[in-house]
Amino acid sequence: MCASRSDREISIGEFNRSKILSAAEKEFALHGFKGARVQQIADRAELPKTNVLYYFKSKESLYLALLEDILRLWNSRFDEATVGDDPAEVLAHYIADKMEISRCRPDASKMFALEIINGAPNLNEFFKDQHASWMTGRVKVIKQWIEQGKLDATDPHYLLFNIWATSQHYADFSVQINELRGKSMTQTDFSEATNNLVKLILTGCGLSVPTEFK
Amino acid sequence: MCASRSDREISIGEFNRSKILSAAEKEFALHGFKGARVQQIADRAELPKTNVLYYFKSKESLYLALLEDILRLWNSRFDEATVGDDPAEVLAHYIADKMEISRCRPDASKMFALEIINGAPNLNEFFKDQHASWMTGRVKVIKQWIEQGKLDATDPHYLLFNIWATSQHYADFSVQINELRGKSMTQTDFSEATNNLVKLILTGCGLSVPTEFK
DNA sequence: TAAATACTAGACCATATGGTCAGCTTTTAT
DNA sequence: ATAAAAGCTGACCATATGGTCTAGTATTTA
Repeated sequence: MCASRSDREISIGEFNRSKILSAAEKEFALHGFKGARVQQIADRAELPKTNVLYYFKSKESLYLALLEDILRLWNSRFDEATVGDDPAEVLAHYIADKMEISRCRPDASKMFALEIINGAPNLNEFFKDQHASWMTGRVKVIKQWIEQGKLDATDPHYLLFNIWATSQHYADFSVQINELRGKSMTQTDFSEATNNLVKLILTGCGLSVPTEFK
Repeated sequence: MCASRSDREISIGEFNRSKILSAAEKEFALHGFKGARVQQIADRAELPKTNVLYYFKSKESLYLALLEDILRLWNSRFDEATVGDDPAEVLAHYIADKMEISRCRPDASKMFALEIINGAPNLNEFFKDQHASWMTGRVKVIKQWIEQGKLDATDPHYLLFNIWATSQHYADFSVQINELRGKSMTQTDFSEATNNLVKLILTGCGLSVPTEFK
């Protein structure tokens, strides 16, 4: 049936660790840290509970390992963009990247959402500082674009919040979306939704949509 | 200090019930159904745990009572809009209504978000059907607006998802937003964010922004 | 003002939960 | 081949949790 370890490729440890991580991501995405049960993570990974605690000291350390992994997902091309770049290109790709994460890693997105709704008790100061300085840098670039008349005047914070909100919505609220559409989102649907979103955000900023998103 | 019962106005029962509901909303918004603890709800309501279970049969019935309450929040003027109405007016007010809920009832919004992320296990078929038929009706109106050339061609589903996503984000992700802005959102900030959002969505649909949102 | 009802709360209970431990088996390196 | 390292897991434990029961105290109603 599903995942199997083709001998000698990776160690048993690595194989089990990844089974556990993936099962845990699912459970934490469904129930949050407090609500998730080690036993259910074990069941999903098809391992005895003791085995889970053998690989990860505690429920908390498992959660933190996942969270760290997830935070790395957020790196994108936008991080290095400068005034010289074309805002339409940069923002369109940023939106597309975010949508791709919602499509491929919905549970990661949900886990992060739960962590934030929870009050972000496990995001350490290092991450917060890093995130805040990323924000400052990106806000600066967007402001420069505005000064150069490349972009309509708008609050860069709200612009970024809107991008995050709309793209993550497709992961976090997939249950509602599927219910209301009467069918689940295919890759084609995602691509259509991405173009739709790019058009909305870019038009709303006075930018024209790059042809590859039409 | 805080809430007190000015004698004879309401019964002790009503007073305690509302203290419990409000404490529970906070706890469920933070930790979800499985993660929330009856003892912590009781502590927050400043009542013994037994007292909570006296007013509400079980943790589940307390949760359901709240959820039912929250679903009623979603009623809005948009529900009755028809082709004859001005889409710019209707949508702008709809967005503003949603933002107002995020500002005034952030915990309700978070609880709903958690319920959906959870897979909506407590939303019964009646609600789902009702919600689905609401959607069908609204989609129809939006399509008619498009046919009449009042609105750019766009998928009505995505339009509504985008409105929900962006407005609810201000409640659900308030922790992140406050962290990144370095300060929490005042009523004035909300009003600014609302106008910003109205501009984005309406412009993105080819509508012009009603003066009251400028 | 007495009966009825609503409310309070400590003691208690069965079960669920995260986690430990000790002894076992399998895998890996020499 | 063999010893060391890595992996496995059933039995067990302390604590937390949702919930009950009972014996009372306020409050309301007739």
